[in-house]
Amino acid sequence: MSNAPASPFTPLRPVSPDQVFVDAAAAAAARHLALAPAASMQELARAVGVSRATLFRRFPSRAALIAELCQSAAQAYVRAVNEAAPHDGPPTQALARVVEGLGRLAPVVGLLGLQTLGEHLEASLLAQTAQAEEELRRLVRRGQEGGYFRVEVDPEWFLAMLTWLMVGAADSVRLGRLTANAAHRHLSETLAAALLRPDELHHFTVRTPPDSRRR
Amino acid sequence: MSNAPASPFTPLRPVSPDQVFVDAAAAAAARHLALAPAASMQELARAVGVSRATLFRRFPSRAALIAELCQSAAQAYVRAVNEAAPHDGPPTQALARVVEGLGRLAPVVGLLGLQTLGEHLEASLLAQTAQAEEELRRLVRRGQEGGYFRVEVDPEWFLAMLTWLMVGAADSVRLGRLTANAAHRHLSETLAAALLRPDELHHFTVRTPPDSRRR
DNA sequence: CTCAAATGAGACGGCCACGTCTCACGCGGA
DNA sequence: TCCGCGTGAGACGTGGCCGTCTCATTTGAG
Repeated sequence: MSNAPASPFTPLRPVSPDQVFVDAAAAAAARHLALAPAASMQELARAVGVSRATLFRRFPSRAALIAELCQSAAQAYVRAVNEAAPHDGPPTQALARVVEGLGRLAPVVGLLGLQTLGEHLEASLLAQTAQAEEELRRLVRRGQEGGYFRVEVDPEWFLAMLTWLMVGAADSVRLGRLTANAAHRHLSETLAAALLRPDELHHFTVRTPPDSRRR
Repeated sequence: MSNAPASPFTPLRPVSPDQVFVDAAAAAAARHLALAPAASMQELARAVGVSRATLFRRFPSRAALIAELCQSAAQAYVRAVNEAAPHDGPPTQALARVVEGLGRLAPVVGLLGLQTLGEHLEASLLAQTAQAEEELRRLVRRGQEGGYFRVEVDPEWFLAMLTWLMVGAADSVRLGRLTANAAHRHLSETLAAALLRPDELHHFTVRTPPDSRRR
């Protein structure tokens, strides 16, 4: 099983599917399942480029397949949040790191979050994602108490924005309505505009890809 | 088949399901289908409070059921956009009307948009939704050219935000993480913050429900 | 009360996907 | 060359859901 079949250099450097899923097969299945949530094993097999029998050899059952993909996605989410270290440093920069990290994840995980998901996670991993979410809520409160973030934004709403705008960004890219770079930039700027107090906006910077500067 | 089983006065006055769906049965089916996209007819029937046979008498087939719900949701969407008259008056106020109207729709339509949807719409209705989207894009461009909206926001991204934040708002309410009022207010303010130039923000007002004033 | 229409309960056939199994083929190493 | 391993193709049983049908019961209007 080869590595990423074609991974040209993308200026935005989204995480490659292989950094999220253990397998090229898992990655392909996830990609197809994201845009066809009710796909049959037959269909998934074709998407992976393998026969149905081999797909069953790799994943004992359809439920196992879904479960593994959800596991991988959740692990990647937790890892991204932890690596962003939302509790460290100035809230504005911490926010930028979080958005950057999760934004890179969006194209890969994206619509997968729409699967039932929660039901398929081990308890331990579920606890880890809950803890990651709690860390993000704490970041919001920390920024508010420090006077950086708008106090009227409920941390819960921040989580909702983060989740669904990631989905929206991934979906826009999939439909060809936005480029990956544009989607990522818009995601970042929208979250910044929603959360930051207006006078803090100019302190918010993300690593913007070189080819898509403002306008 | 009674009317809305219990429709207490809600301060936010979201549109009642009966303003969107032709039936109480359709409304109940839509509600259940939104959070269980793969629900069986048996399950749907229980959600509607009717036997499976009766459900089949009301909807000739499962596909017909899905199609009707999508039709209704799309019609409500088109109607809401038209009533908001995005082409009239100052862009900032037009935006407020759009967000207000669609925000009221979110709890009802909400997750239904996640269904395959597009495949189940008649061509004429599909054209109407496309036209509604085009009107919204025009509103964005109009606001940008008039100096009200931030020029770096792609109209396409505005549509994505609108769609997915509506879904996120509906989902947050469903999970009990936000009240309907809070979700609606956050939706409005996030879209305003994302789209309006900072110096225009104070001109943006939505009809805020009386019980949830700022903080 | 009477009767017609609607409903619930359940059976039935058909279909499709799942999951298991067998077998033939190809490929690589000894 | 021979052998072992993985794969593809396909058959097969099973189960669930769909859609249709029948029939007993209920509901509501006159």
